[in-house]
Amino acid sequence: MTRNNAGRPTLARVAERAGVSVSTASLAFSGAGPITPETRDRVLAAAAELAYSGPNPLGRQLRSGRSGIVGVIIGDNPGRAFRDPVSVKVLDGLMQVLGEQGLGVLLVPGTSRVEGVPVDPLVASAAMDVAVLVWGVVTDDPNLEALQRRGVRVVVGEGRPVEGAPLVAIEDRAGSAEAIRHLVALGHTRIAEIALPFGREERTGPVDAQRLAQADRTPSSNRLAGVRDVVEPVFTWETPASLVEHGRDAAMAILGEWVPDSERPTAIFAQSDLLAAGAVIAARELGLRVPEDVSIAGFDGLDLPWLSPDVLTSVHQPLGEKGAALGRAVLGLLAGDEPTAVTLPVRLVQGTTTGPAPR
Amino acid sequence: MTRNNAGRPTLARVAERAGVSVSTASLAFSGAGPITPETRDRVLAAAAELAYSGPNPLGRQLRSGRSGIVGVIIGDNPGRAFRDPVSVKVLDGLMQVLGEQGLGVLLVPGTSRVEGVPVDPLVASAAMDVAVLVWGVVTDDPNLEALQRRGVRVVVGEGRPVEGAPLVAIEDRAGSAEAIRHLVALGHTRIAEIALPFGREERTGPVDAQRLAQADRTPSSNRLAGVRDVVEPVFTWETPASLVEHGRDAAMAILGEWVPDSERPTAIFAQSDLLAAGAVIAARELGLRVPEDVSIAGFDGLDLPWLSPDVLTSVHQPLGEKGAALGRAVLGLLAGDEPTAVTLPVRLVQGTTTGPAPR
DNA sequence: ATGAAAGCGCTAACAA
DNA sequence: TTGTTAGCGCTTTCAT
Repeated sequence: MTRNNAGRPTLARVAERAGVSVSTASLAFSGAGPITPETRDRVLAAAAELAYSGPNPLGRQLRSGRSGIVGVIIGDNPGRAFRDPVSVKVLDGLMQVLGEQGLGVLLVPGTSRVEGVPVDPLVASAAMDVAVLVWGVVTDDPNLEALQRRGVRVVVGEGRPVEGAPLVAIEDRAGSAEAIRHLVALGHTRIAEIALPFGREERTGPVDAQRLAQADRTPSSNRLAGVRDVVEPVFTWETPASLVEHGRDAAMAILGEWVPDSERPTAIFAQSDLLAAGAVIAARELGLRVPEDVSIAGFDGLDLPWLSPDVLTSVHQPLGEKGAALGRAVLGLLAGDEPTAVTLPVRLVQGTTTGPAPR
Repeated sequence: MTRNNAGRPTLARVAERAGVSVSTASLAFSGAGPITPETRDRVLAAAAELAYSGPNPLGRQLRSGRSGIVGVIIGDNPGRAFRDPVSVKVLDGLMQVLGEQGLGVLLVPGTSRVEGVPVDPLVASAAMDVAVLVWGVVTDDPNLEALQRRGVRVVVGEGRPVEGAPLVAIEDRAGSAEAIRHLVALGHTRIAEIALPFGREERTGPVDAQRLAQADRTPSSNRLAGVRDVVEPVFTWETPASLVEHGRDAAMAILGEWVPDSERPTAIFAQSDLLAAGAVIAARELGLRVPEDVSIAGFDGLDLPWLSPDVLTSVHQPLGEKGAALGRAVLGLLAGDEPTAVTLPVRLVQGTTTGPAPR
């Protein structure tokens, strides 16, 4: 285990060489105080001679009490968090805003790989000025608890409100209701639903009233509520993740095996576009025409060129903007502003996958 | 700008309360030395009373000279890096290995957003013990230079070798050659090629001999070479990124506009599966049957369920393992091992998208 | 505009 | 096994 900084020059050495005090040398680099251009040049020259590439971040961090690092707690397993374009776009918007301020993004797995330890060690002990819980907060969230215990301030994306933490949400419920109203207006009465994961545990299958009450994650619970603001769906299927294959499985169940033919839904509302895309694929495989035989609507507004020639009818949400809003919330927290909650608007965009109910 | 740690207890306070010295208290937490279970408990109890949640990482880092952070330099723009399942799987494998050792992954944009500044500020000044250049190194790589100037050790994934840096590569060239041999064995003689980006700049279009010589990034240049180990392709199209839409555009050019009908290729080898998938989609749109009219092979071995019922013939590379190997290289560097180069094997897996040449 | 001094919170030699 | 001592490299009052 070699020491990382072995033999590298320090600010003190540079100052000595330049014939100034360390504090002056510090100013030459930070620019945070008055200094003659001339002395600054002398310091910089000395630095160049010693191949000193600027103040060691570790020293700076300890002294200033800030690490310049924002921990991003990504849900479930990291691989999956990235496979989902939705996460990716949010992360992108977030990095954009934070990057402009020189803040770095530390990726932190949301779940512990080790049995018996509730959170990833990074949650408990990595240096970070703020943590962003991108995929919300569940009841008794162990990550939230660990962070709060450490005194790390948090920003919540799409989740239940947390005392003192900024929240960035979207019009989940209203958007879902709008999608359903669109289907109803097209004459659909038997509408099925494919839902995002209800909570931390991964479960697949049909949802009954009892299970419905257990929906804990806000995206799914809000969207479930939005649907019910308009109609009572004939069937709800819970998926373990927002992935095409799960949407396909769900639609296979809905259109094929599970629901009696006479009651077969004429429309499916999926809580994400990836799930909806899987549903479109399932419909195709079953020889059903979309939208003539079955209408399918999604949520997110992703661009899915490979679904061509179909274009999903979908509730578009401003994903990049959501990430940017999270980033601004982080900056606000760092600047000492009062935490606020923002709710971003969504809008239904009709594609080719929804049409009049058959017959 | 509130100080991050305002008012939080320190190890000294805990030690005082427990009636021991700071160093003893330190041992109670780190376990890096002999201590009576009894004293440890006393320290831990004192910590609990003061709501002290463990040593401040900043102090620990400065003292030990290690930040526990691994910078991952992701190519081009972050959004794109994540959109590509290839990056994602590598990153996943990397995080897996590093996570087990308690090391955090700091995402660092590979290109500067600010004009005139060659690298992202994080490259120049964020705390990191090692940096991983996941997507290789180009000639005169500004990131590499900045990191080396700082004395940050680097690990290179798929790129030209760097003095003193471990390298993780795959059998790019041999794998490509194998794919081409497969096509040749099927009777194909007119084979076109869709290539990954040649360098930092993003260019789209046909490739001539002069441009061919400029291929700078190892994945594309190695794969170009592998193809030429077997045949001279009739046509090569360069894409700006490994995305489905670019593969589609390329194949549209190859199968439609650009190449005279008489010379239309009967097979396309794409340097990535995403590009190949785009090519399949283009072929479908053009009314060409795959593989009866045109065979298409890719590289990576991704699972692309939405391409169903087609399954890509592809050169499978161990993506997760590549990430894991990068992670192990990082650990080796931190442990002071001699840097080594590893080359991971690939293997051609036949799907449904390649078949005998037409006629 | 510059310098002196103090100390951020911690760990690692070393001594006891 | 525990305590003493000495910084890690830097920034920030506060004098000058």
